Parts: sequence; structure tokens; C-alpha cells
Amino acid sequence: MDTKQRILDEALTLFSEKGYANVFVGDIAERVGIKAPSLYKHYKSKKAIFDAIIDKMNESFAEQAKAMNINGSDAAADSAIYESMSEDNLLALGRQFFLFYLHDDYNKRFRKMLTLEQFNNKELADIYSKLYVDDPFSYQSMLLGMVTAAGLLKTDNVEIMTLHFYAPIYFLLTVCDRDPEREPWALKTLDEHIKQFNRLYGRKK
Amino acid sequence: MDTKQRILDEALTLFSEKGYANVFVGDIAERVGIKAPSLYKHYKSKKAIFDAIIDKMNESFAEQAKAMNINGSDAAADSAIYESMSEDNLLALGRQFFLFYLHDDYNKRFRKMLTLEQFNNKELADIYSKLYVDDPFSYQSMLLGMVTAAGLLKTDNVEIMTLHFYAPIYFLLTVCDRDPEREPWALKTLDEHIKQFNRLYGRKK
DNA sequence: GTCTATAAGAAGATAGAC
DNA sequence: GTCTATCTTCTTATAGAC
Repeated sequence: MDTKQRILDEALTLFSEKGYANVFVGDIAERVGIKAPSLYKHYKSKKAIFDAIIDKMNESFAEQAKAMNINGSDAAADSAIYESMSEDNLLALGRQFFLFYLHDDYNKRFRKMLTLEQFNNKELADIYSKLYVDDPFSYQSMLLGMVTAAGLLKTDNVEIMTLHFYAPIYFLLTVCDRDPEREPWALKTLDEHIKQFNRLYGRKK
Repeated sequence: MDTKQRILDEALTLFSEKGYANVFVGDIAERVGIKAPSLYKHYKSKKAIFDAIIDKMNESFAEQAKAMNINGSDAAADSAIYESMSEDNLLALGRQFFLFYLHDDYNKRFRKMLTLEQFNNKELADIYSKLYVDDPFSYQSMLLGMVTAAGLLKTDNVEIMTLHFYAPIYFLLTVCDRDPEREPWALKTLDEHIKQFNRLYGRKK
């Protein structure tokens, strides 16, 4: 990886752990293995590094959303998938989704950085709301709506059903971000949550 | 309020909005209406102000927990309360609880400060875990366990039932902290969540 | 592109008058 | 207890050699 990229990478790691104000240009440079003044040949200021990270994050998540919409908009194919989805398959899917968000380096570090800057930076608060509130709700509502339409789950309020599916997952994610030692408990709890969710909403076995 | 107390109060407000590193001693002094050097007659350093806030927070929440345990340990009286609790009463209780945590000045500011410092400060991460994970779980498990024992709700897994009750409330709280304009939506969603929770877990009407 | 040296300024903290 | 003046240290950023 070239130096310019490594600067972004190390800066993101530090920002996600300590927050923007607690990270010094010299810290970033040290991690990259250069001296602070050399860093200014690549970025004109500390703020420029931060902005480059935000740009990259927006780009990366736009791609991710696009990829999901492509599948999501093919409603016929998707509903076939979900009609044939057993409880074990849904469990595996839920766990895979959770572990990806929890462990994927970019997701994890972006999310932690957003958490630390959300009250100080309206732009980052909006990104957080989009990524962890609005997007999961619209995507999962669509999915659960299709599963319901297929007769596998029953509800007269898909929005609340989505809340009941997603809020525990979100909660467990923030627990693990704060205290990684709780991950085994979180994974066990996640499994039981999805099983119970299926039972509560009348999934056919 | 005396100056020493006002310093803590203004500092907490600033720390909860901007995080410790983004708040300068001069900012705190300005809010209090004095100059920075005067502040050092009351606290010997910026860190000492922060520590005093933590001490006060620990003290305040210990009192709160004690008050809840006193009621909570009187299981006979409590279970009588919950046996006679109608769905409307539970709705009102849930909303009251939510609004208290959301709007109470100390709760709100402590919570936001903990959010901003959790990855940087193990002590604050532990306090967060206790206040927003462990304590709600043990308290609400006890409550829901009693309501279940009274035959008003049905489950074979009180822990997951508690997760299903609490995670949406926690989620809505963090949404409002981040974006207060979503509060009307959150309150409406909270009501629907509790109603649906009652239905899913077979509450008798 | 990286370095050393250094400027420029910010922020925490102290001294001492009132 | 509060103020002005000041010290010290830290941090961002630039200059200029290699």
C-alpha cells in the first residue's frame, strides 16, 4: 500500500479509538513510519486527512448500498430466496451479517469514529443516522415485508416488526464495540434472539 | 448555585457536546462568567474537573440504583403492582421511563459524555456497560419475570424477552440523542413497540 | 519524498496584585 | 475569589537541505 493510502488507514484507526482531537499528526506519521513534516507532502492539513476519510467512507457505503439495491430491486428473485429460507438459513444469514459489520475493519472503524464525532459534527451525525437507522430500516422492512407476503411470517405492522428484528442486533453491535470480551455472549444472544423472533412472528417450521 | 458547582455543571454540558479534548478551560470559565485563572482556585486542573464529574455521576447513579433496589426487593408488593397493571398502565410507565432518561439533564449529559469517551477510557466504558446494559437487564428481567410469574406474559426465556423489551427502547434513545428532531417519531414508535411486545408475549387484555 | 530545524499559535497552568 | 500578565508545553504547519 502506498504512503498516501497508509496515512488514511492509520489515521482512521487512531480517530476511531481516540477521536479526532486526541490524535496528533505526529501520531499518525509515527504509525506510518515517517516524520510529521513528511506527511504534509501527502495531505495539506490534519483536517484534509479527516475529510479524505469521510469521502472514502461515503464512496464505500454508496457502493455497498448500490450492490444491495440491485439485489433488492429484483423482487421476484428475492422473494423466491426468502420463501425457501429455513430457520437455520436465516440464523446463519443473521450471524454472518452481524459478524461482517462487527469485524470488517472499515465498518468497525468508521462506525466507532462516527460514534465519537456524532455530537460534534452534524455531517457525521447524519451519516450515522443513514447507515445505522434509515438504511437498515428500509432494507430490512423490504426483506421482512417479502417474507411476510410469502406467508412465512405474520404481522400487521412491518415497521415495528423490523424494529423488533433490528434493534437487538444494533444493541449487541454497540455492546461489542465497547467491550469486545462480550462477543461470545453477544453471539449466543443473537442466535436466541433470531430463534425467538421467528417464533413470536409465527414463522412456519 | 455556587461557583464550584456551576463549573461542574457547565463543564459537563460542554464535555457531553464536544468531548473532553475539544473543551478548553477558557470555555468552561466563560460559561461560568469568570476568567480561566480564577477557575484554578476551585479545581487544580482540567482533569480534576472531569474526575469530579465522574465521582458525582457514580454517586448519583448509586443512589438511583439503591432506590430501585429497595422497591425491587419488596417482591410481594411489586408483583401485586404488576399483576394489576393494564396495558395502558404499562404504556404510560414505559413512556415515562423513556422520557425521563431522554430529557433529564443529568442522565442525558452523562450518557452523551460516556458515549464520546467510551473507546478512550476503560473506566467510562465500564460505567456505560453497567448503566445501559447490565443494570437495565437485571432490573427489567426481574420485573418481566414477576409479570410472567403472575401469568400476564408468557415466555420460556426471560433474558431474550428482556432484550426484546429493552433493545428497542435503547435504540430509540440513542436515535434521539443524535437527532432530537426524531423525538416525535421515537415516541410514536415506542408506543407501538410496547403494544406489539404485549401482543407477542401473550399479555392478557 | 523524507528529513532537521523552526516558526506560529493554542491551551493548560501559575504568579502576584487587588 | 477574581483579575492581568506570563510561563511552559504541546501541536500544527512551514522552510529548506538532501
